[in-house]
Amino acid sequence: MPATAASQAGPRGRNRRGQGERLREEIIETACRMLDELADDQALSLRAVAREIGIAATSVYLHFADRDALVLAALADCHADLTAAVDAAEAAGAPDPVAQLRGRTLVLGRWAHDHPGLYKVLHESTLNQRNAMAFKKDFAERSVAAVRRCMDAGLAPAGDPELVTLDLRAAVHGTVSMRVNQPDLPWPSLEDQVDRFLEKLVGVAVN
Amino acid sequence: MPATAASQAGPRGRNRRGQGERLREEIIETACRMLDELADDQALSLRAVAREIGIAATSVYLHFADRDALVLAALADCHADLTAAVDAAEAAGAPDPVAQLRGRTLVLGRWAHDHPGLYKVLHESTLNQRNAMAFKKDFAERSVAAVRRCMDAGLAPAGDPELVTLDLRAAVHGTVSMRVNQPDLPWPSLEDQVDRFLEKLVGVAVN
DNA sequence: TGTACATCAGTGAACGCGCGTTCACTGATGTAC
DNA sequence: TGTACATCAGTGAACGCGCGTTCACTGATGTAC
Repeated sequence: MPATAASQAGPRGRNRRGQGERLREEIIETACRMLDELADDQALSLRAVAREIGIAATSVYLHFADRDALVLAALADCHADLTAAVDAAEAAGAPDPVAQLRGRTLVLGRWAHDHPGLYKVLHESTLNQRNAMAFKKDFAERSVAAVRRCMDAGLAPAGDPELVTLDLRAAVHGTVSMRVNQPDLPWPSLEDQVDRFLEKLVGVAVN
Repeated sequence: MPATAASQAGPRGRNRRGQGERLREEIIETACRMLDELADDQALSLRAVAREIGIAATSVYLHFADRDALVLAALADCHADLTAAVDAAEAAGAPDPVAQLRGRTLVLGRWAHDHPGLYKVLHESTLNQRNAMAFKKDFAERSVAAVRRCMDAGLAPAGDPELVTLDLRAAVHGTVSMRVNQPDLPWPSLEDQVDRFLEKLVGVAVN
């Protein structure tokens, strides 16, 4: 095997000069994966992340001021991933505003189903109380915009888009949260339930 | 002060013979209070509970097999408290089935508002995944019964009570969860929102 | 082309801490005789 | 009525562990001259 160790997947060599940021990405990626498994931000230890990657615990400090900074960076990264998925689904529904809103909502549910631990940490960890998580604001605003578009197109009864969106978000978050927290109960179809919420809370016709 | 130390609120003497169960109650009570503040079951340490009460950490083992048993017992206790409050509110609404359902639902929201940490631990802690929390089942069944009564009385459109209740519970849990997890956001009235859910999801007339 | 030097990417030992749990114990109180 | 004894309620020292963080360091790689 003449290839250098650094170019292989193996036991990891140090990054080339100028490539120090790669470790940062690897740390965030690993932290996200572990957070998804743990479903609890407090349970994630900096040392466990380092161990998983195969670096010294102290190397984490090359890129993050402390444990909290690492966890927050990981969550911002995950949230960006979720946002991208939801935006893509919304775009796929164009130009029908109802299809766009439905796409957003269903993909959110699907993402939570695929990443239950991350959903929990993003929305239910005690970090929420301690830290603003400002990156969430965008998301909420885009949901309001999606509802407003349905109203503007005459596909939903006129009303306060903020209030209607809050009701829809609450309902969807609620069912997702229940499913994530008690995965062993026999839940009926999420898709059908989301459609009921869209019809009853927003007032759009889904089919 | 001629009164004996044991009879005062002071630095606590040992319980009389046959009164050993009092310490058990005190441990559970303290654990509940601390869980409400911590809003996270993993963050509660057996040693911290003992310290708070003023007993040796080992004394906890007189009543609980291990830390998990203590936490579970505390949560069962809290849940009983919640159930009692909700049942009382339901009883107060009799004989009007809509008032009963509305009473149940609003008091659940109010309890969560008063004990946000406990609500989180009961519904969102990772204990949910690891442990059945069988005592919750009753609660869900009584909610279904309350919805069914509205349907039977002709006050709500006929439908599948299980499904309708699931939608209502999801919506209410969702908004309560959002409020508990992000207490600093400017939330509109919970009461109005619950009434919208009752009208739109169950189909009852609230006023 | 050679070489001293700065920089970069990362390490390893050590710190003090709080934790869950175990063990052998203490001392007051009630009970059998 | 006295006394030995069992039981009850609770203690204190000790264990090994994993944690976050600090510190002084190492050694490869690029760069200025």
